[in-house]
Amino acid sequence: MALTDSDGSVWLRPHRPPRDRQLSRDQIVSVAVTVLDADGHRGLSMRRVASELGVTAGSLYWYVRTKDDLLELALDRVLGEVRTDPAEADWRRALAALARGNREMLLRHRWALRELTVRPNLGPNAFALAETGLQLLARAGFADADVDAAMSAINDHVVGAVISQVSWIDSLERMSEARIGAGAGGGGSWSEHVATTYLREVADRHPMLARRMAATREIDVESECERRFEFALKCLLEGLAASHDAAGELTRRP
Amino acid sequence: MALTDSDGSVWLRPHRPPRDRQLSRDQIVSVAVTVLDADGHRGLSMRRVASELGVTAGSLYWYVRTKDDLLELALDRVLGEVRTDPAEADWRRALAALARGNREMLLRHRWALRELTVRPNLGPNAFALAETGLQLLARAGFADADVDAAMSAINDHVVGAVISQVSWIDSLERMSEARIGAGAGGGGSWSEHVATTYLREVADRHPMLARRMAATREIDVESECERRFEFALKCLLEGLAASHDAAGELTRRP
DNA sequence: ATGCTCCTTAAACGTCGTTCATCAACCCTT
DNA sequence: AAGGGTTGATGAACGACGTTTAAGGAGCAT
Repeated sequence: MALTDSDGSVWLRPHRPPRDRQLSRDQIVSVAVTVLDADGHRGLSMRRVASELGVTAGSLYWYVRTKDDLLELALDRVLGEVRTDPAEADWRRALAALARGNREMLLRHRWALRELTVRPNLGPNAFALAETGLQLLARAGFADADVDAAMSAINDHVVGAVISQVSWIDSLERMSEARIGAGAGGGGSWSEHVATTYLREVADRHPMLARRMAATREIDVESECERRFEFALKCLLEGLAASHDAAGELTRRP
Repeated sequence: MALTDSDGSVWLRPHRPPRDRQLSRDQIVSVAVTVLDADGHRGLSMRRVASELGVTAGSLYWYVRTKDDLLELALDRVLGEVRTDPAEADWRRALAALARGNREMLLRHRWALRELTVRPNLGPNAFALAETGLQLLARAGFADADVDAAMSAINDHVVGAVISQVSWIDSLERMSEARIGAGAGGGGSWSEHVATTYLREVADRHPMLARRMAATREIDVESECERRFEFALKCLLEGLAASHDAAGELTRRP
C-alpha cells in the first residue's frame, strides 16, 4: 500500500466506471483538456477542474487516483485527435501526412508536449498511433529493424520540431513582455536598459547568431518553422527511401 | 509591479552580485543541479535547496527572484557542459559530434529536457551553443537560409531522440513497478491481473506493435536508442550534404 | 423501512512558492 | 571611533496546492 512516487500508470490499474452519478472520467478529462488549452499547465488544478464541474475537489478522487493520472488521461485524449487516411498507398506521402497530423495536434495543445516528455504514455490512443505508423512501414516492405528506426526518426523529428517552435515563440513573448513590462513599470527604464544591454552583448559576442536572428525577425515564425520542418522531413524520407531500396531491391520493384 | 505569470527571463533582469556573504548564485545553482540530477524535478524545492546550503528558504530570494529563475539558471548551467572540438575540419563530423555531445548532456541530466520545452532559454550558454553550430555550417559554405534549416534539423533530432529514449525507459520502469507493486501488495493479484489483461488486449489489437515490442524486449534500450539516433542522424547529414552540394557546387569543390 | 454501496461534501493536513517584519553584520562616512 | 545605511539572514506567515478523511446523503436491494 506504500504509495511510491508514481506507481504504474492509470492504464495499468483497474477502473470501475460509475453508475449514474453527476460525473464521469470522460467529463473530467474533457474539462482538464479545456483548462490546459486555455491556461496551460500552470492553470490546471484539481480545485479548478472541480469547480468548473460544479463540484468540490475531493469528488474527483473517486474517478481519478491522482492528478498525474488525470494528466495521463488528458494526454491520451489529445493523442486520439490525430487522424490518418488509410487509403493513401504511397508510404512516403502517408508517413508525411501522419507526421504533419501529429505536429498539428501538438501545436494545437502546447501543453501536451511537456507531458509527453514526462509521462509513460501507455494509453490506447498512443498505442494505436504507433501501430498505424508501424503497419504503414511494414506494408511498404521495410525490414523489421528498419521499421523501428524509421518510425523513431519521424516521430523524434516531429517532437523536436514542435519543441523548438514552441520555445521560440515563448522566447519572443518573454522578450517583448520584458520590454513592455519595463515601459509600464515605475523605475522600469533601468531594467529595460539591462535587458537590451545583455542582448546587445550577446549579439556582439555571437555575430553569426545575431545575423540569423536579424534575418528571421521579419519572417513569420510559424511559416519559417514549417519550412524547416518540411526540409528535415524530406531529408529523413529520402534517407529512408535509400535504405529501403537498398534492402528491398530484390523483393519489390517500382 | 504587477507580477505576471512569468515576466521576462532571468537573463533580461538586473542582478547585483552579492558582496561577501554566505551564498552566491553559483552555489545555489550548483545545489539545484545536484538535487535535480538526484531526485528529478519533483525533488527540487526552495526549502530543500536552502537546507542543503544550511540556510532558510527566504534567503534564496536575495539571489534569485523565483523558482523559475533558478530553473532557468540551472538549465543554462548544464547547457554549458557541452564541449566541442573547434579543430575538426569536416563539417559533417563536427556537426555529428556536436549533436552527440548535446545528446549525452541531455541524457546525463534528464530533467533538463523538460525545462527546455517550457523555458525561454535565453542564457549565454544556450546562445554560445547556437553560435558554434551556426559558425560551423557557415564555414562549411552553407547558404544563409540553409544554415537555419540544417541547425534546426539536427537540434530537433537530438531533442526528439532523447525524449523518446527517456520516455521509453520510464514506461518500462512504470510497467515493472506496477508488477512488483502488485506482487508486494495485499490484494495485488487483482490489480496485476488488470494490468496484464490490458496489455494483452493492446497486443491483440495491435499485432505489429506487439511484434516490435517483443523483438526489442531482449535488446538493451540504450544501445537500441543509440542505433536509431545514429541512423536518423546519418539520414539528416546526407540530406544536408545533398542540398549543400546542389547549392555550393560553383563556389567550392572538394 | 432497513441496510448497503456509491458518491459528494466540508474540513483538515502537509507541502509548496513567496512575502514580510525583524534584526544582525558589515561598509562607508564623519 | 561612532553612527547610519546597505546587505543579507531569519522565522513566521499567507495563500494555493494535492490529497486524505470523517460524515452524511442519495439511490437501490431486500
